[in-house]
Amino acid sequence: MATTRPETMFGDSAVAVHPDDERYADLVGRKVRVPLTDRWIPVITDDYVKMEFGAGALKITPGHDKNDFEIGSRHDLDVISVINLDGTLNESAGSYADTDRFEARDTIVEDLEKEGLLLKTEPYKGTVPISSRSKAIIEPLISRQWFVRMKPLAKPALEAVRNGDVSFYPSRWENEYFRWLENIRDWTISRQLWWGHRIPVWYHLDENGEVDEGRDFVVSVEQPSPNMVQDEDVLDTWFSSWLWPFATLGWPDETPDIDYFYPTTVLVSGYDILFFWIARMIMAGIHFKGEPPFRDIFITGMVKDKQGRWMSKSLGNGIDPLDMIDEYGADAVRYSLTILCAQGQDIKLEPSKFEMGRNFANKIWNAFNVFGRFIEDGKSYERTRSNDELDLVEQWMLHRVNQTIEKVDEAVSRYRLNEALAYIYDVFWRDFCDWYLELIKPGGDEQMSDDSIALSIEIFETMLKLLHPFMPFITEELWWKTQARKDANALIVTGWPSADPANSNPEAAADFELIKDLITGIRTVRAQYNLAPRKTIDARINFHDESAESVTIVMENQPYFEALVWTRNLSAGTGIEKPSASASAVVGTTEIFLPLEGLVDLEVERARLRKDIEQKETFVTSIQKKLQNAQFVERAPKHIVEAERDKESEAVAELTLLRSNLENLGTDE
RNA sequence: GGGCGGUUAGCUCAGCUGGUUAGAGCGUCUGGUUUACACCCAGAAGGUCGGGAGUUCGAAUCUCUCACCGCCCA
Repeated sequence: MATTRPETMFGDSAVAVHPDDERYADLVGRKVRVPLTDRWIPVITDDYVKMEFGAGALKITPGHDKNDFEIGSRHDLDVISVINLDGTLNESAGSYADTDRFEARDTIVEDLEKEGLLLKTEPYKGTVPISSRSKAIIEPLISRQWFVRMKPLAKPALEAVRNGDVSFYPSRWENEYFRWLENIRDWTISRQLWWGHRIPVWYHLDENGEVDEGRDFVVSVEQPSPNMVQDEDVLDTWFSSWLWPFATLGWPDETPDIDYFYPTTVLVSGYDILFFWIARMIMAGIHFKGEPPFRDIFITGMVKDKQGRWMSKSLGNGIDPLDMIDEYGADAVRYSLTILCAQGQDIKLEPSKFEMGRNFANKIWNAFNVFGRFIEDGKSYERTRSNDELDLVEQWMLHRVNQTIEKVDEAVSRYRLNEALAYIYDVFWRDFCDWYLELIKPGGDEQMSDDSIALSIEIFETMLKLLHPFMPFITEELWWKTQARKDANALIVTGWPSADPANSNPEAAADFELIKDLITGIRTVRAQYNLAPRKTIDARINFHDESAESVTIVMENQPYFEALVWTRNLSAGTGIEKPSASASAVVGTTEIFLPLEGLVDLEVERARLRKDIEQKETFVTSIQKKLQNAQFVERAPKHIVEAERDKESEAVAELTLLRSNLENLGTDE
């Protein structure tokens, strides 16, 4: 029979074979002698034994192997301990007693050979548990341990999640939680350490000063009587930690803090301590306080290294957050970690990821300067214009920020912090900086009107509030620069913004989006012809839609075009003819003509149109395929079909326009 | 052995309860000393959403299956 640990042979208390194993059937129930001793042990059957593995017979050593211990329990086998705490063998090992376990291993093999009992030795790869601190080989030993019975604690904790009193975000973690609690084992709370809280259990001593096993122990914090000794072990650290949600608030006393803070709303934690701590806090909370300590559990992802490995001292692959904060800034670190962590997904981190946070922080700071440099110390700026009197870009910006508040609220309520932050980033950079500031900032050494400053402050402050939980430092700093404040009005104690219906203006927003599209169209053409930044151009915009409204919008907002695409003479209308020698861009069903005397390259024009036509054709084809499918029209929801029809007619109109533009260019010949 | 997560643009990743011409940052290419920002601005290129099957009028998204990578439990 094979063994990798001959020295534990003296602890064997049975030989097990598989119940279906014909080879040993006649031996079951009989006894065999443990070599080098005159001890006889039974041959038993157990499903655990693998017939094909080795001899198909397994020595059972309940005193020194976890699996064997369980088999032993099933068969009521003796548990024999043969190793002392100092690693030498004890008296159960007969003549080998007091020998170091590794020395004994060699001697035993030699002795077995002498007696002709050794069949063969061969190299074998196995797992040897090694202490990470001391590097000593760990021996499973039988010892006195204290356990907490877990089933009665687990039951209400399971119920709390099942009935929705406690919820996991993301919800998949509740499965892990259920699986663990359903198969929960009693909790060993004894730890063989020299630091920590001693287990409050006292034993009577006999006349020799040894623990008197015949007398009952006493549970007590103080020594109950002189001739007693306390258990040497200490409590598992989690045994005090699971009390954290209320012990920190003064429990077991009834304190105002407990009253106010217990239970709390959300626990933010990592899945690595789901069982160690989270589940146990719930159990302790229900047991000692009568209700779970929190309603929501937000499980975040964990930071890993670039290759997805845990960061550890031994691997040396850690990234010190303090170094990152020095290099990129605290807010940059926070931004990057938040934006990278989606739905509890782990983050594969490397320092360069913090660049996006740094860039954003830099952008925020500089954005403030655009209007901030006009703010006079101590002066308060009040907006005098009502929402209706604002410029289009201002109305649009108010609308966008307002919309963002709603989106952020919605995302945060589902603990989608990365989404929330992405919305803020987007509105700040793509809308506020790229369009709003570009259009309201004064050129040259012009002044900015107080009213414009007031509105900019208003919008900026709302965004600071939204950003504050994610980037507390830069936002707080800027908060004090936007206006003179009292100490009590720090951003950190300022209320969260709420969406204001008065700021919602979908019509103005749509109008401005039209202008954005037109400007982008003109920019594309300018870029293709490499026009110098300040080179002014003329532009004519031809609308094909029926309403004259669009024409008005463009004409009323000419300055936007002048500022961003350097138009000089801008005209808009319906039925505008294309001037000769002009470049053209088609935006939706709107044509933009840019007379570029001497610059227009017909091949560039054709190429652009062909590309647009090609894209639009694929699109139209895909929609028409859908609409020609009777099943789709019949079974899809009405509004979906309707939307597809709208898209089709619009795309067809655009396509027609693009084609006629291409035709009008003629051919090279 | 059981369970979970991942596989989407060159890279790193979003894309929620099926219906947007599939997005972002970085990188790449073309321009740029427009007095907020080059940690920047404008424009552009780039994806048969790991393979296969199924459900559905419709799948990156739901189901099954295979492959590979990673984690947890035994």
